Amino acid sequence: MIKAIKGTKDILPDSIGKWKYVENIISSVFKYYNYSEIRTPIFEETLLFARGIGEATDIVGKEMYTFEDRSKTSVTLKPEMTASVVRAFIEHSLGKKHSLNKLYYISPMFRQERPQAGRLREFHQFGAEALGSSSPLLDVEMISMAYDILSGLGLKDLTIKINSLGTPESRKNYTQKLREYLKDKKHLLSGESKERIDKNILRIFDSKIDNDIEVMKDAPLLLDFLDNESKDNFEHVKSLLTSSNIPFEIDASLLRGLDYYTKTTFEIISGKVGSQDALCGGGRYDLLVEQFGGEPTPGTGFAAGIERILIACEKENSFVVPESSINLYIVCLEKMLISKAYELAQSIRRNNICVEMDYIGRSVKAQMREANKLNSEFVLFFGGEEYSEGKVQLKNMKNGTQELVKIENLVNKISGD
RNA sequence: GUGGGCGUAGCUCAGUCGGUAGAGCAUCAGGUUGUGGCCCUGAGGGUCGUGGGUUCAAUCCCCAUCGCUCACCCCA
Repeated sequence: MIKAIKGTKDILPDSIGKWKYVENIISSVFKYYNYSEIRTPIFEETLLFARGIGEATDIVGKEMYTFEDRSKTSVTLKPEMTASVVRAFIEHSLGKKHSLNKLYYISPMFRQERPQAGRLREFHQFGAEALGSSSPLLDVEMISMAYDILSGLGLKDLTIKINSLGTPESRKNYTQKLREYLKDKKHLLSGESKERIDKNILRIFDSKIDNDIEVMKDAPLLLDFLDNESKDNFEHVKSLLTSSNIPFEIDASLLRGLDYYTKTTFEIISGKVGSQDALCGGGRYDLLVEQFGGEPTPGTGFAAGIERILIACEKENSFVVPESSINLYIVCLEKMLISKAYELAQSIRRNNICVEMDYIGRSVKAQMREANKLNSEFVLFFGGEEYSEGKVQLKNMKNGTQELVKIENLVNKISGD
């Protein structure tokens, strides 16, 4: 039997309701903030992600779905969206059309990692990018939109963490200081942390090993080494969040794993979804556009994982999808009449009325049970003497009442007189 | 890439201290002639993940393999 590829999931009719529910909230929140939707291809030239996300990152180093197409071009299924949006922004000169571009997306993404709870190889993200302003208003807007969507879905167990990574120069400055600090303490660190000194020194702050935590307790902090611009941005973001009543925590160990981030970054985690607890992450990327050869354009954005959010919603029982229903079920009383019943169904459907009937010759009882299961508003009994007189019995399933209706009056009756 | 758990009907699971299997839900048919939701009756549906080994005999023991799952890493 051929099965879906590891780490991919079918979204079956049972669960499509909650996906639509979530997607509706997402796009309505973006609409209130006046973000426009953008869709980009599912795959791009590999170079785009390699350069944008960073050669040394895990995503580029070991997680991308990369292959050569028939013309020997290396292409990659998108592992995230920011690089693609920036590419489209430059390619279509969006910066010339509007000085500020506020964009959002909902799209599948692909990363070849080992699947686990809240982590798939094909997963769905929504997110936003604002290109053309370095204003902290937009950093706050990102956090605010993400928070509005998550709370709009009824989630309560959320923590917003913010940090600032500064500019590349201030970060470089800082890591130098950190390296000096660790020079004579190296022997106290765990093996893993030792390796990180060269690989990704900031990650040592993430260690859960007691000795490492002890060593890092007195280490210099990046936040104390920020350049003035980054510091201003961060301070402004904090005060705007406070005045917008958005609760947040400062987390100096919050590091985003993509190279393009500068200044303020943030993450929203859920206490309900297991070890992959980041529902959403984002931050500012003021240098990415020019890095790709565009006019220098500051940007900020975020992305959130829909599957993780759905896990959180289920754990918190945070919303109930309204039951689906139909307007009319046609119960066919005589098998001979099934084609006539179908013609009637068709003509009623063309009046924007949702009609279902039995296609497989089930008993009347079974048809009634089906009508009930579908939450049909009305049931029409098709056949018998009434039919030969051009009438049918129409039953209201809510209150059980039934009346004889002329076939030509059905549409009016059903659409509520 | 590394480690743990699991793999029995469509779904959720039970079970056999080794003698080829069951429940609930779902599906279908019925509970008097053309009528639902509750309830009742019945039916269909499984080579017990796959391959090999031990044994008179394995779904249950052993080995391998595949798949799923959780965790590390990292990320949404």
